[in-house]
Parts: sequence; structure tokens; C-alpha cells
Amino acid sequence: MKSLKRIAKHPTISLLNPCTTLKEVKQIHAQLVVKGSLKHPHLHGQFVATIAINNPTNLNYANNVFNHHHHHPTLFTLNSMIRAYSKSLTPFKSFHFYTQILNSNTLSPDNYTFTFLVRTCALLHVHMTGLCVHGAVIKRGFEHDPHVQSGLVFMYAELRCLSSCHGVFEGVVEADLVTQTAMLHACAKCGDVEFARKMFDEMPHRDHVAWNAMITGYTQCGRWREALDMFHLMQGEGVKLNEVSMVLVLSVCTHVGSLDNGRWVHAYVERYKVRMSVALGTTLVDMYAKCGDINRSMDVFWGMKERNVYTWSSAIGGLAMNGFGEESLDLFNNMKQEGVQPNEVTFISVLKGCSVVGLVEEGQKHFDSMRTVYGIDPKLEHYGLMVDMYGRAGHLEEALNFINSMPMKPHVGAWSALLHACRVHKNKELGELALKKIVELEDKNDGAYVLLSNIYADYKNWESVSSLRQTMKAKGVKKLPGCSVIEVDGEVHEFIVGDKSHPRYGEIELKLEEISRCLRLAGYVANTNTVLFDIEEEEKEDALSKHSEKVAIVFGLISLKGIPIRVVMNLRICWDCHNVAKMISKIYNRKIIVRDRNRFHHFQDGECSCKDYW
DNA sequence: TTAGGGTTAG
Repeated sequence: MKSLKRIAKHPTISLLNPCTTLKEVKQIHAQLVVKGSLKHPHLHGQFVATIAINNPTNLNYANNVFNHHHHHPTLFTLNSMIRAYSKSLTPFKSFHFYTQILNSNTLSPDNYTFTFLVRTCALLHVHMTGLCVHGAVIKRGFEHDPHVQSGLVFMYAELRCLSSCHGVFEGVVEADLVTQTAMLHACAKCGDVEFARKMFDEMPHRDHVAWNAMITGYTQCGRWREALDMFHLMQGEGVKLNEVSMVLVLSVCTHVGSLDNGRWVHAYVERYKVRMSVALGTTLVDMYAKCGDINRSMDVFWGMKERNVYTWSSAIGGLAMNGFGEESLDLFNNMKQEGVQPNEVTFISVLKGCSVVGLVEEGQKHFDSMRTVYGIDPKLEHYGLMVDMYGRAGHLEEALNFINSMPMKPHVGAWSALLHACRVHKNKELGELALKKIVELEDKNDGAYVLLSNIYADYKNWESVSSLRQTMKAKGVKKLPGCSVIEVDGEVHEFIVGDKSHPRYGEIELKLEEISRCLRLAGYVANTNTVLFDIEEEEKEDALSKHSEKVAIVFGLISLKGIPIRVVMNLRICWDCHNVAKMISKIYNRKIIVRDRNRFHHFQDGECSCKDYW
């Protein structure tokens, strides 16, 4: 009869946790050696597995401990090493331990071995090897194990082989909940979220993991509304909400800019003591930063017990996005001091930080360090940010030279950054060149035409504006309609340019008229140049006053009392709306925070945090 | 003592 007594973790080994430093690991190791505990295969395995799984940076040390044993490693130890490496930066090393199992006279791989090994294949995107491992699974009779099945489905989903996922799934007469969940997740990941939902609806039993997988499906294709609806349904059905559910719903709040809902989730996490994992903390940092509450974001950041590269990158990027360039670079220094290795995403945040405050030399230094210090090859995004940085600082020739020296073909992003700089620094010739390049790459890029037309309008070159408009018409280029979102009492209100269907539109119009009178008295003249492109002459000023961001701000003005007006929009804020927002912030003494496609604008006392460069 | 769902950019 099996012993009912569960074997507890060795008290010394249980001192290890994800925050344990290498120095502390070594101290614990010394104690275990002195006590002779590591001579026991069971405890040796427990120690190796705990170090390896807890913290990937200690994986080498775990490997050293693994190699120093007085006996043959157990299957548990080998499986744990496969598991740890499958999640590491060098997943292929998992196979080293798999080979040891195969070469052993006494061991053979089990269901755990394959569950971890197929994940390695998934992360490595190795199709042939994956097929071989699948073969071994069948040969050894583990194809009916729900966890192995779910791993296989995960692997084929990563390899974007939905038909193979179906193959695994259909081979199962009565699929386990675990496999069903993997399958619906795979469908969503491969772009068939409808089928995933159908599977979800047909599942006889659904646990919290299945619900989370379905919500993930919606978030991955940007169907935020449905993701949020799913979350509410989940809550209504009394399904357990864990930290993964919280991460998911927070990421929805982040994307739609819903600070109220995000705050509600944070309060829920604290009230119900939901486990504060690194991912959950990071999502909170990101949510507050992207919803414009950078102080709260940094409070959460500094309050976290453990931070990983995601956490640091989010905070650095959050500061940069909110216009705090110097602070973001200070934080990057802290990150390095703490020994956290930056990755390519971190450098996107760092370069943004340099760009928003015009620190060109520092930006160049960081860009160069990517390759020389960290061995990271800059990607297109990094080159685009460098062009943006030179452009903002007014170094247009340098920006152009930088584009021309790129080791890969410059992308639309690089040329668009240059075009934007041309608009700000009023360089017509270079702007024309940038548009030409953009159109060569993407002939229906509406943003580029609009920017160039604005440059012509600045020069009052109406002939060119009109000719550009003809070209656009002929090519069928359509302007993406502006859309702004504002949250009032937890409810999200959406305004699309030209749409008057909001129930309080009448009040908004009245307020707009009042504001126009105030602004005229304050000496404000609408900058109608920018809209020449969109509409007929006589409608100019009217249309300008109906831009979605302005309507949303005015709605905020009439419906929110004493709190900042926060607006999230899908395009870059237009020059006129930017000016009006500055004036409203002064005349009505209101703080206005606008998140546009690129960055935040904090308006206060007639000034904007972007210092009129965006 | 090991297993399915989650976080940064674009």
C-alpha cells in the first residue's frame, strides 16, 4: 500500500525561492553538503530541481550541482532539468538530459518527460524534431496522457500547424479537459477564435484555466470587448479568478485605456489577496503607465518584491511614453546595477526615453551598446526609433544618413519617422522624398499622405495639397477615421469623427460653442491648414471643432468634476486639437491627459508635457 | 517532490 504521508520538502531546501540570490544558494548548498543530505538521490533531485525552476539565472549552478552526484540521477531529476531548460534561453539543452534517460539502463522517459520535451520543440520551432518526439510519444504509449496531448497541441500551435493540432485532438476518443483547453487555445492562437469559442461552449466541464485560455484567445486578436465580456461571464458563473485572470483583464484595460476598470482590478487583487506574481505586478505597472497614471505605476513598480526584464522594460517604456526621458534612463541604470540583462524590448523603451527628451548622444551610445555590450542585433524598430530621435532633435540630414546606412532595407516606420520630423521642422523636399519611399513600400499609407499635405499646407502650397488629394483619390487611399475613447464612471464612451449618435451630443455641441467663444476672446485662431485636406473650404472650422479627441475632451469637461480628463485615441493628436486642449486646460483649470497613437500629452495651465513635439 | 492558461515592443 502506498504511504499516505506526503513527503515534505527538506526544510533547508524549502528556504529557496525565486528571489534567492546565487550567494544564498551557495550557502544553502554548503549546509546540505556538510549534513551529507545530497548523498540521498531524492534530496539531491529536490535541490537541483528547486534551483533550476526557481530562477533561470541560476540554471548553470543547478547544472553543476546536477553533475556532482554520488549516484545515478533519478528520472525526477532529469525531468526537472528538461523542464527547466525548456523554459530557459537555451531550450535545446533539454535534449542533453533526454539523451541521458535514453542511454540509461535503468530509466525510460515517462509522461512528464514528454510533456516538457514537446514544449522545448515548440519554443525552438523545430518541426522535424517535434515530429520525432511525437513519434516517440506514440511508440512509448503516452499519446493518451492529457498533459502530453496538451503539450503536443501547444507545440503544433506554435508551429502554426492547426491541422496537426486537430490530428492529435481527433485521435482522442474522450478528450480530457486539459487537452480540450489546449485545443481551444491553439485554435485561437492560429487565428480561428470562432472555432475556439465553439469548442469552449461545447465543453461539458470548464475550469478556470479553460476560461482563461478563451479570454487569451480574444486578447490575442485584439477583440477586447469580447475578452471583457468573457471575464464578466466568468465572474458571474462563480469561477475562480486567479492571478492569470487578473493579468488578462488588466491587459484588456491597458489596451482600451480603461483606468477605472484597471483600478478596480487592482483593488480586487488587494482585497482578495490574489497572488502577486511578477507577471501580475508587471501588468499593473504597464496598465497604470499606459493609462496615464505614471506615479501609481512607479509606486507599484517599487513595491514589487521581484522584477524581471518585462517589469523593468515596462517601467522604462512607461516613463518614456509619459515624457519622463531622464527618469527612464536613470531606471535603466538601476536595472543594470541590479544585474538584470536587458533584451531587445528593453532597448525600445530606452531609445524612446532618449528620443522624447532629445538626448541624441546618449541614444547613440545605447544603440551601439546593444551589439557591443549585450550582443543584441538592432531590429527595424530600433532603427526607426533612432531616425525618430535624430528627427525630433532637428538633425534631418543625420536621420537621412542613418536610414541610408541601415544594414537592411529601411521600412515604412523609418521613413515615416523622417516624414514626421520634416513636418515639424518644415522641410518640404525631404518630406517629398520620404513620402515617395513610403508609397513605394505601401502605396495606400494614409498617414504619410496626410503628413505631406500638412507640410504643403504649412507653406500655403494649395496646389500641391490639391494634387496630392487627387492622387489619393485615384489610388483609393482612405483616411483612417479618428476615434477617441473616454471613461466616465467606469463606462467607456467612444467618439468617432463625424458621428453624432452619442445621447449627450447636443450638450457637447453647446459646450463646444461656448468654448469657441471663450477661445476667440482669448485670442485663439483655429489652425485650419491641417484640415484642408479632409474637407470642403466652408466646413473647415466646423469639422475641425468636431475632431473625435476634441469631442471626447468636451464630454469629459461636462461629465467629470474635479478629476483629470483622460482620453485615449487611435491617431496622433492633431495640431489644432492640441492647441485647444492647452487653452481648455488653462481657461477651465482642468488637467487633461491624452494618450495618442504615439505617446501621452499631459495638459496643464496651458502647457503640454510634450513641449509641442510629438 | 514535476504537467494545461498569463506580463514588456511592433
